[in-house]
Amino acid sequence: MSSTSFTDLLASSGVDCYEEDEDFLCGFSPERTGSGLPKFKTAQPPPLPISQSFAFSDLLDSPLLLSSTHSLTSPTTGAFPFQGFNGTNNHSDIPWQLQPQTQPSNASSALQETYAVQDLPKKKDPVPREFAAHSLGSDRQVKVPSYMVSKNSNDGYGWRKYGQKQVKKSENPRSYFKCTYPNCVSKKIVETASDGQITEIIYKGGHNHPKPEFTKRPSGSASANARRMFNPSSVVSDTHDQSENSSISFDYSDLEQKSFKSEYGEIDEEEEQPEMKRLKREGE
DNA sequence: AAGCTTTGACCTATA
DNA sequence: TTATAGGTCAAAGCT
Repeated sequence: MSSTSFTDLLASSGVDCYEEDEDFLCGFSPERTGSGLPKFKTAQPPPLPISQSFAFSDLLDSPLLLSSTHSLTSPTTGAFPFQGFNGTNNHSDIPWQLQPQTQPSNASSALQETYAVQDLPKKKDPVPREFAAHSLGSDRQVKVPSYMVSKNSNDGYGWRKYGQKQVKKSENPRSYFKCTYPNCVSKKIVETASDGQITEIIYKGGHNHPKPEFTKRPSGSASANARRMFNPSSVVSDTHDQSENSSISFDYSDLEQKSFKSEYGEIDEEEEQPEMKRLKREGE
């Protein structure tokens, strides 16, 4: 099967938003449909056995994630936003790794890829099936690796949980979050395993506003929010499964990209498993 | 007091 | 048309 690193995907797809936080659109201008939604075509990414990893801390500072081959450096500044936890690009410091397996043939039109994530610290894969190859349909849903999503609200955006449900397709309950920003319709669905690990994160819609300067929810609630979060384990980005098997179509909208970026940015280095569990317990 | 989480019920889409 | 699953609403309680 084919999978691509999440970052790689973003990078290759022209999502270079990691460079500028305010640029939530990431300059990504996929062709849009009449509804204003970007549409991506399906392509057939060739297998690309590349492993890459990035640091959470970097994610914090960087609106986007790292990228692999072509996006290690900012296209505009040439600076690499991602560095190791200690300012070095040491892969060993990273708790997880992305294993890109596919490569977009066309960065602008073909975003189709899936990313496989390996949770180094964890031996088990909470997100096996999702992890596999997913195709992003045209519904602008994006599945993000859990490790890329740290706290619910620490991604810089404010999220309010509006529901939780146990779905059949997955043994883990899903939590539904809405962006608290006025008029923002961005939502995210977080699937959490019984052990507190986030097994899957799905972003729906994009933020129609710049990422707040982190002052979104300084209140106790916010902290409570932060307390309960998660642990990077695996992530998947994808939406709807297209009818194709080998080709995955990643339907990102600029909004999604923005979301990605922000979400990734929310990752904290302190979000380790144990930590997360502890926090979660506290939250409970 | 404000904002957030929880949770069961309700609504809608799909098979 | 009906059953089931997924998603959302909204009241109550909590921080």
